[in-house]
Amino acid sequence: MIPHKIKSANSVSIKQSLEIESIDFFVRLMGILGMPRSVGEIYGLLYFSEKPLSMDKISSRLEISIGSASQGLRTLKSLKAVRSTYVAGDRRDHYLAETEFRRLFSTFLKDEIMPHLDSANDRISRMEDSLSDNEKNDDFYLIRLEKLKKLTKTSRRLLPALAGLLKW
Amino acid sequence: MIPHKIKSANSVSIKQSLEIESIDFFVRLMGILGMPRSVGEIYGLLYFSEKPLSMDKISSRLEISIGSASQGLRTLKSLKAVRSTYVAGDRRDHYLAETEFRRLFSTFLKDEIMPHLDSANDRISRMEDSLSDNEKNDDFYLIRLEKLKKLTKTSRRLLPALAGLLKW
DNA sequence: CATTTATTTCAAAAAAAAATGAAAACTACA
DNA sequence: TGTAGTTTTCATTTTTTTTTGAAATAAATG
Repeated sequence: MIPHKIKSANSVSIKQSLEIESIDFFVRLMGILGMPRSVGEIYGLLYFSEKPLSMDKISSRLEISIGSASQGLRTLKSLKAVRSTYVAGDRRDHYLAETEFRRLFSTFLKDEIMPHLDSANDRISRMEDSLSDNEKNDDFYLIRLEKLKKLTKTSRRLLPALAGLLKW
Repeated sequence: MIPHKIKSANSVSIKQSLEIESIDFFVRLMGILGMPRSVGEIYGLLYFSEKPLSMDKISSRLEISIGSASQGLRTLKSLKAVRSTYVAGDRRDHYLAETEFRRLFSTFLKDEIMPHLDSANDRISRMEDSLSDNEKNDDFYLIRLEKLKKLTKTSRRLLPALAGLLKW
């Protein structure tokens, strides 16, 4: 009889290699978006998991603390990147990856980018207020202010459109 | 006679308030792009400066070390966000902000984002290789892989187009 | 070519961000 | 209501990133 240990190690190792690549993938992707490592790890693990996973499964599988798992899941929930689901006979919450990148990206824009664009506009207004009379007649300052306005205006228009173009 | 000090303080304070808002603006904008504070400060200072500034002027004005100024200018140069210019009778390099955001953004994409997309593709290939025979017939895995491919493909197409849409 | 001035480099310090883990706060259910 | 299981919170620790500043390098000047 084949010892249980070896059998298990085998089937796990194939699975793990997909899992590891997935985690790696999302750690980097989330990194570009300024998210901490743990957030990418959790999403990467869930992305290729057919079954919903509980928090303590996530934390033990990734070898991260339950504190990190809890924080990371909160971030992912607020991005609508994971949702929790009911599992019969288990009191714990179980999590699934949301895989519609269009929606994830648009939540990200709304929560993380748009507020910056709003306050950028306030700052531009203050710049206009603080122009001295001399500067008000100086093309150098006027042109530069105009560029900033165009930049924020265009960003505000373009970024949401971008999300719409993501299929799936 | 009006004391020199007061006159000077006055004219400086108007100027400073524009400068401060500009620095604030770009510190945050660069922050979104993952750039350190000092890089935003330097660009923000140069953005509203009619005259090119030397490195030690930058470092003293911003109260940052010459090391930071040197590093920050290097980063900005590599992003083509500043260029140095000749000033007659002064041995030092003098720097000017490049204000075509379209070009800045496209350099940023090329240097900071595209390499990630390249390695993302490698990682997806490895994921395909690591699918077990079972998984190869399992729609769950195939669909999720397909989504990742679409995501990277679309990003690769869309991001450069985005840069093109930025006027100025 | 020696000296002065300007810039870069990089080890160490400081600051900022993220992870940990234990205590507190929930929650289901007996 | 009490208890055991689960999750959140948050002060502390760890890790990572950024800044500093002094030494090394480079470049101009006389």
